[in-house]
This record gives sequence, C-alpha cells and structure tokens, in this order.
Amino acid sequence: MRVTQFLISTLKEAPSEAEVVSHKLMLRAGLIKRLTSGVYTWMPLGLRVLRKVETIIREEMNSGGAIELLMPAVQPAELWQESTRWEQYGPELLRIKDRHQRDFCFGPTHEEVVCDVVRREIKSYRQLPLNLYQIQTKFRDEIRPRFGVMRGREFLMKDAYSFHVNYDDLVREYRNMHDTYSRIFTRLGLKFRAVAADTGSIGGTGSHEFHVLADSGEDAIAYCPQSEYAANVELAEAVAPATPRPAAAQTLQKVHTPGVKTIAELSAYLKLPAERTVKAVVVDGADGKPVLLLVRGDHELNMIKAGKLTQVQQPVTFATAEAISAAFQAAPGSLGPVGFSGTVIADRAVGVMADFVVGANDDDHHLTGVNIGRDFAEPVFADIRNVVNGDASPDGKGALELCRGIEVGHIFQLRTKYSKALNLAFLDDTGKSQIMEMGCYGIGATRVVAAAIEQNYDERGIIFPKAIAPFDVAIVPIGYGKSAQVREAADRLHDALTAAGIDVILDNRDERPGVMFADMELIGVPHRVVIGDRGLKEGQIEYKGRRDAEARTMPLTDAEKSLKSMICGESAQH
RNA sequence: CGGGGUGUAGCUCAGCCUGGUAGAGUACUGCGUUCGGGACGCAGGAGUCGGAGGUUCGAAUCCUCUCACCCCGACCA
Repeated sequence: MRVTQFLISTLKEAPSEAEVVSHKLMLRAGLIKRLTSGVYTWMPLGLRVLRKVETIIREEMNSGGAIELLMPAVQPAELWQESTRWEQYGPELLRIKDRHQRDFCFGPTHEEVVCDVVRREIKSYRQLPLNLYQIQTKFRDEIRPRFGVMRGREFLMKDAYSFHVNYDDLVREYRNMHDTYSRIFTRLGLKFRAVAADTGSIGGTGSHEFHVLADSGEDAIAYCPQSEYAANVELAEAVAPATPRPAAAQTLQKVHTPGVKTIAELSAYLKLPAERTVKAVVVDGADGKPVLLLVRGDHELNMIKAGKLTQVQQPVTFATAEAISAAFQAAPGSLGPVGFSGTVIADRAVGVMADFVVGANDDDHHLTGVNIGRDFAEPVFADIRNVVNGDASPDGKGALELCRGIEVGHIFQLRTKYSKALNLAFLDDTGKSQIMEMGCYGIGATRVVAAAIEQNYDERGIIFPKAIAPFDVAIVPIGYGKSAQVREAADRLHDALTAAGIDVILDNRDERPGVMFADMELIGVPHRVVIGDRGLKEGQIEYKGRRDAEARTMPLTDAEKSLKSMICGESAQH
C-alpha cells in the first residue's frame, strides 16, 4: 500500500472531546471519527486493525469448535416479550417501529434470536452440543457513552452461544471457551487476566471476565500472587477477620465536630486514623424502611454485595434525605447506629473493632469510644465492603493485590434461564423431552482495539501489538520524488514484501522526513525502514523497531530477507 | 437522570466581561526557497459565531428558550 493511494488523516492536536489516552490517539491517528455520541466511523486505517482482531477471534473460535453464523441486528419485539426482556431490559434497549407501527429493537445481544434458531433446528440429543457464534454490530443505548469506542453505543462484538444436553457438558464447553479466550488474547499480544466475576443482569451461575491489564482500566481486579485466585473487586470476598474483638476500654463520649462530613475530615479533625472510625450509609430496605450499613472508615461499601442481602432492596438505592432525617434526626455525615431502632448491617471488619468513632445522629456531632453490644445491639454481620490490598485471599493461600483492567471478554454459564423461557427442548437418548443447558461467550472487538492502545503507547503515539498493527512495516524513502535510486529501492522492497503477503505501507508522499516519521510512529507501525541516498551510497538502509531507542543499518541486499524473517517469524510463533 | 462544563474555519483556541467591518496557530491550495525528526517566505480558499426568539440604530458579545457534545456517578463487551 502506498500512502498516496490510501487515506491517512493524522492530527497534531487531539480533539477536545477525548479524555483518555486511547481515545485521543485513535482520533489523532485517524482510526475513528465520531458521528454522534457513542457512534463512530471506522476509518480505513482503523478498520485494518479491527479486521485483524476479528480474524484472530474467528480463527480461534473455529479451531475451538464453534460455528459462525450471522443473525439480524433488527429483532421483533415478540421474541423479547417471550423472554420477558422487552420489559426488563429497560431504556438501554433501542426500540424502533416499522411503517406498520410494529415494535422492533436493534439487538443489544442475541440470546432470543439464537434460541429461536436453535429451537427450530435442534430436536435431538444427537445434534448436541452446538456452539454458534457471530461477529456483529450491537447497539446498547448506554446511559453514558464515553472514552470513544471503549464504551460506545454501537460496537462490534463476537457473541457465542452454546447448547448442551446436561450441565456437565456445559461445564466442559465453558472450560473450552475459557482456554479459547486465553489463546485469543495471547495471540492479540495483550497482557490480560481471567477473573471470577459477578453474573450481573444476564443471569446464570458461573462467570469469568477477561481483562486487559491497564492502569487506566475501569475495573478493579483482586488477585493472589501466591495462587490462581483472581476476581473482580465487585465479587472478591473480604474474608472474616481472624482476630477476636478487643474489650471495650473507653467510655462513650459525644464530641462536637463542626462542619465534619467525610471520613477524611473526621480523621483529620480528631487526629485519629481512618481505620478507627466507622462509616454509616443508609439504603432502602427490602421492606421500604431505611437500613443502616456500617463499614470501617478506610473501607469502601460494595453496592453489589449489599444488594445481595435479603434485608436490602435490589438494586441498592440510597435512602432519600427526607427518609434519613425522619429516621435519624440528622443528616448524612453525622449518622450512626447508637439509638437507631431499625436494621443495622455491619461489615465483618467492623465486628472486631472496639472504641471506635461514628456519627451521633445529631448534626455536627460524633461519638467516640463506641463499642458493639455495650452501646448498641449486635448488628447483622456480612461481607459488604470492597477488598483492599493486603486482605487475606479467600482461598487461604496468601494476601490479595489489586490492579486495574479493561473488560474485553465475558463468559457465562447461563444454564436454563433462556432455554426454559423460550422452550429449547430436545429428545434425549431415552426419548424423553429435556431442556437444554446454555452458555454464552462475548468479546468486545471494538473495545479490544482501544484496550490494546491503552496498554501500548508512548509519547509518540500508538505501539500496536504486531498481530493487530494496521501495517507490519513502514517504508520511509527520503527524497522519493528526487532520487531515482531511492524511489527504485523503495518500490522494489515494497513490491517484494507485498508479494510475500506482508502488509507494507510505503510513504511515497515525498514529505519532509520528520513528517513521515511522526505519522508512522503515531499510527503504531511496528517496523520501519528508511531508504535515503546517504545510506544507499554504501548499499545500506536503516531499520528501527517501534520500541527501539536507536535505528541500525542493514545492507539493502539483505533487507527483504531480514524483514520477512522478522515479520513472518513473529507470526509463525503463533 | 442528577452534578459540572463547552459550542467561533477540518483540528486547537482567542474575541464575549465593557455591543460597532470575524481573528490566530495548525491543516488545505498556488509559487519560490528548503529537504534525515512535525521547515520558511509570499499569495490564497475556507466560518449559517450550535439553533430559534427577543432587547438594540446595530448582537459572536446582553436576555429567554432550545439543541448538541464533553467530564464526574449508577450500566456493560
């Protein structure tokens, strides 16, 4: 490919709409253009990357035994009503009407459609197991699209659905997909981790997320360096403390704390570490009455864990200011369990605290020397906080560490949630009708591109992993328009490498060298050769890897062979 | 949906407070000089100042409404 025949539209400055690195670089490199909120055009350069991601996913899914199909993006409401998700899915489902005023939606996911396909086609245990997948455009009307294609509304997703005669076979396929995903992300050249996850709204039992590790990731992951344990912080259990609760030593005292609303302010005002304080949060209970949740001051409440408590309304909602003042005679910032007659649920770490500080249920006042049992009744104890660095690993094999990740894949054991609702029945080997077990497996292809950049960049731009770079190698001729020798050498190398199946970009714009170098680095081409009269006199050209600090020379006569072995040798490693 | 912010040339932004001929850099076109790390000179094209209404002799600027977009929270690949 020659630059003058292609479309490269780089920018010196990132448009102001972008905040995160990957979004800025994708816009600067001209990979994507925004059409409207959360909806992007994939420009020719970006599409090359996206297609390479797709190809790797497709190849590995195929070799994992899955079969590709393509389902419609537009789906009839009837199918969603049958699964009851027409009502349940909420405003994230983009609903549209046709000319007859019939209801449709633009598919955010394809459980309904794939179930409809399977229930029409599959009648016998002899046809199972089956794993069907597609790589297709989804639309989810996200509350807040952001970070470019990282969280777009329209995005490209690989979604797979498997069907089984029993749970054991589902588990077998789930493990197979777990392995397949590991191969996909390894081939993509990404540092990633599979973590145990909350099943969220899709439902079902077992679930793992695949995270690309990046400091800017939206998710926190807890893992144990001494074992295989890894889980999303949403899910990771904060194990019960092993130590007993110390005896009360202080008397209960009410102190004036003017203007103190947060734990940080309280800790600074009383000159006490935050772990000697207790944070009180009021949520709506399952019975509509306020429920008081207590976590240690330096800990964070985990809303997902709290939502699983039977006493608490799900999903968790904070109590309104009116409900709080009615139940506590105080505003948030001064709340506590002493004197409160409703349900109190405390994190287990609070259970081993003594002589702590908590709100006094009187504005601008806190209580010190508070003790459970003596000053208020034993609350219900539960795990309602996020784990922190150094917490014991739930598998008992060491201490947890935290890192951040971008969720690019998610696998679920759906069991019979959808197969029951949509009546996926088959005849088993005894002629009895049974309901299929189901799994589903997603990868956000467009998000993978953003995540790869988020993990691999420097001050000059993107450093694409070699497997997904838009071009394998850039040829930068100096004086292309002026020197016949340069032009001839550059063209010849371009043609030879192209013939060998290598993706070459020849910068034949005859620009100043700095312009060409900057562009090729910005768009993240892994290999670069520079051909100029200066080196050509000695029969030399120059080579530089995208991550190399210095360029090195190589004989022109060896260039074709060296580059082929560098580039093809890498892909042969897969 | 709640909170914060921004809309002026493809991109980055100034001008607005204090109303009076629409600006800079960059990108783009032409010519010339340059030519191994985002060159320079000259000339040029490019804007419904997000939109509607109002105030005024006069509105990018003041007022009202509206739309779009970005950032912070709950959702998710």
